[in-house]
Amino acid sequence: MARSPRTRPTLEEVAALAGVGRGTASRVINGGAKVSDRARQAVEEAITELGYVPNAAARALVTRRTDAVALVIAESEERVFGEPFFAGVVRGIGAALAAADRQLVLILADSRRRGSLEHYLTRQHVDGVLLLSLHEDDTLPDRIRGHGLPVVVGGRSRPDVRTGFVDVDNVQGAGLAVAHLVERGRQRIATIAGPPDMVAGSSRVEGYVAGLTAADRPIDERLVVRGDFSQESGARAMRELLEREPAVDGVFCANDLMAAGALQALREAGRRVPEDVSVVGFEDAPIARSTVPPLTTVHQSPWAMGGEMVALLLETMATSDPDLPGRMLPTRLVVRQSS
Amino acid sequence: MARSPRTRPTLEEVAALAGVGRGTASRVINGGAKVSDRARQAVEEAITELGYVPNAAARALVTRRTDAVALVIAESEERVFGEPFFAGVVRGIGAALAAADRQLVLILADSRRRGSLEHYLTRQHVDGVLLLSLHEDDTLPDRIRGHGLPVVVGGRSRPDVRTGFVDVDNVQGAGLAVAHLVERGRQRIATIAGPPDMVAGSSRVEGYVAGLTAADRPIDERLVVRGDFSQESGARAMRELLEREPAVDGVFCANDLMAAGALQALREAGRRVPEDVSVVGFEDAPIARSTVPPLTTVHQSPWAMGGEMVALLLETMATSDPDLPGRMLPTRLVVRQSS
DNA sequence: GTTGCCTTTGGGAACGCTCCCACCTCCAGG
DNA sequence: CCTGGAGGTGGGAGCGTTCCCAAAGGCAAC
Repeated sequence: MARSPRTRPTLEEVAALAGVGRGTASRVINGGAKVSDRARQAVEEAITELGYVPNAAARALVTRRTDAVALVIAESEERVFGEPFFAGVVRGIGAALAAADRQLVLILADSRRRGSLEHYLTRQHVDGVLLLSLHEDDTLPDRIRGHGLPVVVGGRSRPDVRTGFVDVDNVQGAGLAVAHLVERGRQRIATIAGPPDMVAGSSRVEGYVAGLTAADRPIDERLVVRGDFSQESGARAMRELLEREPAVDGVFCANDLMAAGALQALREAGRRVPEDVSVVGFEDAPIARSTVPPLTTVHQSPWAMGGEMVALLLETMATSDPDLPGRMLPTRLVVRQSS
Repeated sequence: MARSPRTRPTLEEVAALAGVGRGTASRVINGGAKVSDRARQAVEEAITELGYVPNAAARALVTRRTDAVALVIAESEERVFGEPFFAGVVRGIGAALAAADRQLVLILADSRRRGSLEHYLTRQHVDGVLLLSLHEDDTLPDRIRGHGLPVVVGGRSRPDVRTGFVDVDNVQGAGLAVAHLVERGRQRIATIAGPPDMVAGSSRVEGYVAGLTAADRPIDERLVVRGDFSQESGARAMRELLEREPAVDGVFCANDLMAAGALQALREAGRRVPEDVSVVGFEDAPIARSTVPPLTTVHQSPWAMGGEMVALLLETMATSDPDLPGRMLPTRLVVRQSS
């Protein structure tokens, strides 16, 4: 089986062993149309006999496709790796790409070497680009598209982007959370929001507002406090909220980490959860299971997001329309004991 | 700058524009030896003028090198991504590979599709393989080497592996921790160990034993308890330890998560840290800064590990000796308030 | 002025594959 | 019996590089 690693067998050798022409052998490996059963079988036997593996370079040279997709992760985001959400997205991408028989070229984009990045991102090397990044100025997607390469962005940099992205439906998710708090009979529903320059920050507030409006509740500016998605900032925001409005009895937090901080601050303030105050998070991160009490939260699936990014990219590549509309991933509420 | 994405310029076109032959243009781009300044300059101008990017496939076809390296992560390890240590290793690998102008092909090895994995891991696709995995049976490295591909494993599957790996020097690190506890005047030094089937489990016990022996302390079997690297198991082990030997006053934990569990159990048992008991962890994970009190721990650098893996792989590729000796990464003690 | 070496150059060949066209065979229909 | 189309096949051309060899040019030594 493991033949001399000297030089790998070529298609020509396979064809010779099978007693057919090179063209026929190629047909068996690819399309497979118009080949007699006898020839097909002979070629297949020769392939296993020789342990033949097609040479990707030769194939790419003639087809002008590499069957490789780049995943670019803005390195400035130290977090990206190590954060369960992004880890999940990467795994989803990996699985979807493997299923489509595509290679995943990982690029940890050092902000310093932006130049060589754009140099690399051409048809010469990959068939498409997946981009993972939270904010960033990011004219990058458009610059890459300028080279004629399809791009799909995971998460949006700005809410007005309409094409070539996959994002969680933050507005819908936040609405779910607020509706749940209303249903629990909460009267003074606050939110601990994220940074306004991130879509996950702004649009979850938007969903909070929409949710309250839908329930015919007034919007009280004093009940909206900003954090930076860290646990510490969540605790700080909660303390601020208690000070501004002691009667607060429901809190929607823009992510689970801030919710964990809020729970901590509430405990320290002597409020019982969920008896006195209901808390809902967003993300359904692993931590949501281990807070005290376990956190009710809006579930989003990173794995699905990765898969959807790949699906959209493959579609863009197939239609050669660089501007397919973006996709919103639905969320659902996971009710635990904090509400 | 962004020319018609119709077809990218070829070397031939660059040469024509520069008014030289294809050979000369190629020489400018690569080795650069024996080219007149005039020709070099003309070619370089033509390259920027045309926005020329060499076609990797054509190059790979003739040189028989792909300049790509595969990073294989055994998917069975759900943890791998999302764990800060591995995230760091991946980032280190990414940086080192980028510096060496190599592409990183990420393979999340689904255990189901092992077959297609081996099919892919040949000279046809990559020049070398980086393998990240904790235990696993793993005859895989040797099978890949059988195809004539250099392999470097991060962490060892078994302690008797001598070549082609990069690992943290667990024995040395554990020794550091124990020496520190001895120095603090601790008399009854226990350890919470990891699973014996993982090198990080067994060799850290080995270092613990060596450390005690070096300090002329006896080994007491009752002071060795096993956990599974989880926080919960650390707490359990600590309770067990307190029961077996209430006089215990020093604990070396095989990782920080278990140390965090131990701290928690000690607090619940009313022991003060570090007054009554000193606790030392291993890893210097982010959590080590946020435990109460902050954890003294053995620092290991995932980033360096990734870099060293790449360095060893590149060396292996250069010498074509498939069996370069493995490398141990030194650790150092970070003293915080738990000891 | 001739010879010979060194530097620099151009371009043919080859890498391993897919695409495509010409061709061969067979069989149904006239 | 001839014709035409469908099914199946072989192999030439070409993808964009690098490698290498032959040759051109320049200059110093004879």
